[in-house]
Amino acid sequence: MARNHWSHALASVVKDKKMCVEEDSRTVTIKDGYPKAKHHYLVLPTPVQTRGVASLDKTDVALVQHMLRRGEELADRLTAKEPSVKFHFGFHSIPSMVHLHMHMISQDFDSPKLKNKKHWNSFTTEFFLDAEEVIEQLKRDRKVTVNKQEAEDLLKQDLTCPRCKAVVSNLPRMKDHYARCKASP
DNA sequence: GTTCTAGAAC
DNA sequence: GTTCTAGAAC
Repeated sequence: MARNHWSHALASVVKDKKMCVEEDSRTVTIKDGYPKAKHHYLVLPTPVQTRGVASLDKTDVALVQHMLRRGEELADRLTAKEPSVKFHFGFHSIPSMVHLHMHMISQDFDSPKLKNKKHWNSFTTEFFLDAEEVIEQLKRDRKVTVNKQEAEDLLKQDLTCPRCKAVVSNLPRMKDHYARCKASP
């Protein structure tokens, strides 16, 4: 795909210092341009790498651990200001943007940019691969296994509340339900 | 990834 | 009649 295609946009975002929340010698953290929750960030290796989670192998364990640590440090600072916020860290099984990036997203999913079933399912089903589990899988199996058909099916599945597992008929109703659901995940 | 919008669902 | 989803985008 051409380098100016939308799927390559993260490369220019990380070069824009205004978009960067923080960086160190190996990673950069940016705000997601279309946040799907109140707090939604991306941690990328620098220089950027054109590959997805399924391409990771055992030699990437240290990098993913470092990306996760950077995310957790930022999360700790945000949580100190707002103790009720919970974050998840992880990768989309089939990313749309070509550059390797780890999502760090608060679990409120309270955002006008979260608009459709694919958005919901990409963060609330196993399509979202927890970063700790990715690290463990790399150590154990040397790679991360992604079944493309299973992943695509997860994006199309019925809207399900990640807390109480209720199936809800449409997205506005799901958002309303989730905002009030008190069940533990 | 997003925007736009036709037509399905209600 | 309005809400909502899902597929095209040259």
